[in-house]
Amino acid sequence: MTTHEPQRRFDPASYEQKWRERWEADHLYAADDDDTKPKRYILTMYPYPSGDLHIGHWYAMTGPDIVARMHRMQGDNVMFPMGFDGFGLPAENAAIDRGIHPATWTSSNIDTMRRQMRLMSASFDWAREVVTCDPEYYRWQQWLFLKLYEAGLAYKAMGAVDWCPKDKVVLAREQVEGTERRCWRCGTQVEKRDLEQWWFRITNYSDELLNFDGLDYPEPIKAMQTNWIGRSEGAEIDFRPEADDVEPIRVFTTRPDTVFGATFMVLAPEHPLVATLTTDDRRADVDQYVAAARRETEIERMSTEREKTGVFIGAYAINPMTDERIPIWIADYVLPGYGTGAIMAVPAHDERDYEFATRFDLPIRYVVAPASGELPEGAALVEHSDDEILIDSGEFSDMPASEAIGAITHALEERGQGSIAVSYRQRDWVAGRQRYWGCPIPIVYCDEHGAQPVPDDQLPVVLPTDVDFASTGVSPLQSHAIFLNATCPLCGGPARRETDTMDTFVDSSWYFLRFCSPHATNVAFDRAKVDEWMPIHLYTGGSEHAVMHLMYFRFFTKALRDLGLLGFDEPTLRLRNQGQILGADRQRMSKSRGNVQAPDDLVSRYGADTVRAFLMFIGPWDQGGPWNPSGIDGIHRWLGRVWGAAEPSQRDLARSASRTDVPGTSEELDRALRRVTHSTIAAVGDDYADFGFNTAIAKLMELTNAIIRTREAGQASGAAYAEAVDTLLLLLAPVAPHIAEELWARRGHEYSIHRQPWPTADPTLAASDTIELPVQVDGKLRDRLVVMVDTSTEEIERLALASEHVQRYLAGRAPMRVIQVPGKLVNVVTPRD
RNA sequence: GGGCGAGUGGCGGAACGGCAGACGCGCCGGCCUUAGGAGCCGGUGUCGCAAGACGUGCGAGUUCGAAUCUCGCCUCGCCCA
Repeated sequence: MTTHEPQRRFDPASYEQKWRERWEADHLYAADDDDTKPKRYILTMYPYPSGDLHIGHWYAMTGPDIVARMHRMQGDNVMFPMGFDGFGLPAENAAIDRGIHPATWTSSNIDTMRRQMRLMSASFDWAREVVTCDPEYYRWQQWLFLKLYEAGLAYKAMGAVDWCPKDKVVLAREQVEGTERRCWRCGTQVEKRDLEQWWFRITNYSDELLNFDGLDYPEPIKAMQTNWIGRSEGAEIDFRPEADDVEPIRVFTTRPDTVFGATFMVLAPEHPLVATLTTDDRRADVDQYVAAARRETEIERMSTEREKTGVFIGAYAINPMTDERIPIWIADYVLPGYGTGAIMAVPAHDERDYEFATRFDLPIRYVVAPASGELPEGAALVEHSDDEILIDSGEFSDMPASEAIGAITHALEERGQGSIAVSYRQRDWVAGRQRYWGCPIPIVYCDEHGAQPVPDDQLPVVLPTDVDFASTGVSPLQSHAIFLNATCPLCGGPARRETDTMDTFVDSSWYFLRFCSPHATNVAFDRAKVDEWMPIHLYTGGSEHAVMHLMYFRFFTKALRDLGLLGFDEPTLRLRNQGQILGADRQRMSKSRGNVQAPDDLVSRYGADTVRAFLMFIGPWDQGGPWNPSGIDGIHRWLGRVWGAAEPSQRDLARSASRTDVPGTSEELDRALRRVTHSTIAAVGDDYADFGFNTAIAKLMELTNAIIRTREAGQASGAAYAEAVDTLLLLLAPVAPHIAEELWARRGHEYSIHRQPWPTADPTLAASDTIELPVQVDGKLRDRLVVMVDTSTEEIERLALASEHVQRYLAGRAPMRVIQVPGKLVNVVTPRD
């Protein structure tokens, strides 16, 4: 013993920091573009720099980190980059509330979060860090915007948009949440406004976005995107007004087969034909109703709870199939932005139309019936059956409804009054935001030449830093004379600069491309490198982005492909969503609720490894759950036992020598340990790859227990023991990188464990030579047999029937049959009484 | 109202249609310790002294066998109206 004897106690604080610094100095996790190993791009959604990294971030990021680390050990060239979603409203609000400049606020938050992330020891390649509010980044975003603009995929137009009165900003439809229609960031109820806005033509891609072939996405995400896009097939039908010289009223319907039942029409009060069609005697009522409807919110109008309202406008249209004149009404339940803003009302087969018809005493005509002929009384028939047929529909009567859809659409087409049509719920993406802290839209307005793109050589349009934040919430860009003052690229005359900035979801729509060549100065991304790395092999993040980021980044990829900038169709082939870690109060963690759990205290008490492993152990990764730190001691104790397995203390060894109760010869004990070792290798690798971190850790615990049991039986010196400990450390390395590295070094192995090859399982060693077979009688467990694996089924049946427990239940009868599942069980079936 | 998902010990959770409750927490008993929010050993679904019986939200069904598959219902969560 010398005074230099190393610390043998399990004390994470004594080595975690040391290894973090060494790994960083060695660039252990750098992805080398020129490395010839198979490239694997693993990405987790970069965070918004809110200023603190909470336990939820650790939870979200540790999962993909484990997978990245395993793939690195398995011989892949892994790129696992990280960056920051630097633009956004909270920075601007901090500026307004506290007088801190958004740039200062953001960069100091990024510093804090970067430090906190390093504590976590996720294997990020920090050399590739991207920060979206850096002009080096948004310069290329402006360039991409202009490419989309030239291609007509970004455009400016009037439109009814959702406006958040608190943030004083427009929102995309996707960013308005719930029935209450609240702003996704601040929760304020939004308003509808007609404004001239920048849009992205995402609806050009609606059909393609519905195609998930070859994509390994969670089913709920596919369902949410599919529902959001809301494709419905049907027909557009033109109804001619009775009045001359008025254009036809076009409606969209998914049920053109019910046109014989259209007994009136309803237009949205905002419909452009309302003014022309209204007769003089009805004008006063109509004007009054239109004005009232305008004051209502969309949610009020769509409510199915309240009684239907509406007014007759005095005009009639002709039903193109029955040639009957049917009255035209306006009602607020028909929305101007949905379909064509007008409907053919078929009260017999639509609940809202039925309600309206009963209220205003309009005719109800059933035109579809089940084959049984039963029609409801006092209700609309909307239930569908496979055998429903048309009734009271002229030449189409008795035709199956499914057939009539096509036939009637065709008949309308021949009259020039209809055609097959597809309608989508999805709207274009509102791209501009009336706020300062975002990427400026690179457009100037010339009195002479209108909107003009800023030429390439003038990019980036840099956000000015010398701005005054008014408490009114109006963007300071609107009063910044130097910024506003621009030159028309066409005529050189004076022009005014666009003051809208881009939605921050634009920033995250291409950041994954930038990671492939993060420092490129002359291109947005290096095509050759993108082709090598993309698509992302594994993307992880929260499912709350289902119809926002996760749809936008697919759209961008497809749009850039069509611009010739990319050679693939989808940003990622595989997506996984982590569950949410809720506060102890089962609410979402947020500063305002005061339920945020910071990992820092836990890390200083237990070390980063324990916190990582604990988070991965609490349950299935995609499930999440309320934060409850009870149980973390169990993980800490386990890592302590791992330590004891590799670095046994004098006390451990003394106890081992005294144990005599563990049975078996030393060969048998060695074989048993190797069996556990090799079956664990196979199981843990599969679990990690499949995001089964909780079960992987459980198996590592079992291996640890097996190792300690073996040592206590006095078998700590053999090759099987050393193999088991080394394997445990290698399998543990992705979850608990520090302790694995420390013990690896103490065992005299080569640095770094994170560069060692992943262990391979030997199936012959993993296999057992005996098995325990449960024996059931009529499906109920009655006995167990221990037999050699190669025992014949005849022998097993003989042994099972010989069992006294089985005999008792057979009660002297002969078994009716005996079912054997090889290697699994025996079931003796008794005769039925 | 529609769509999707989930319901298993005191708790977190395991379980290709085949031994329900792996692994851990907590708890109980013991050992060790000046001490312990440390360590170690044993026990722990429920009822029962036991043999055993009963047990995966409720009710049916399929099957030799169901936590797992099917149908109906209840509760909770998410998304959409």
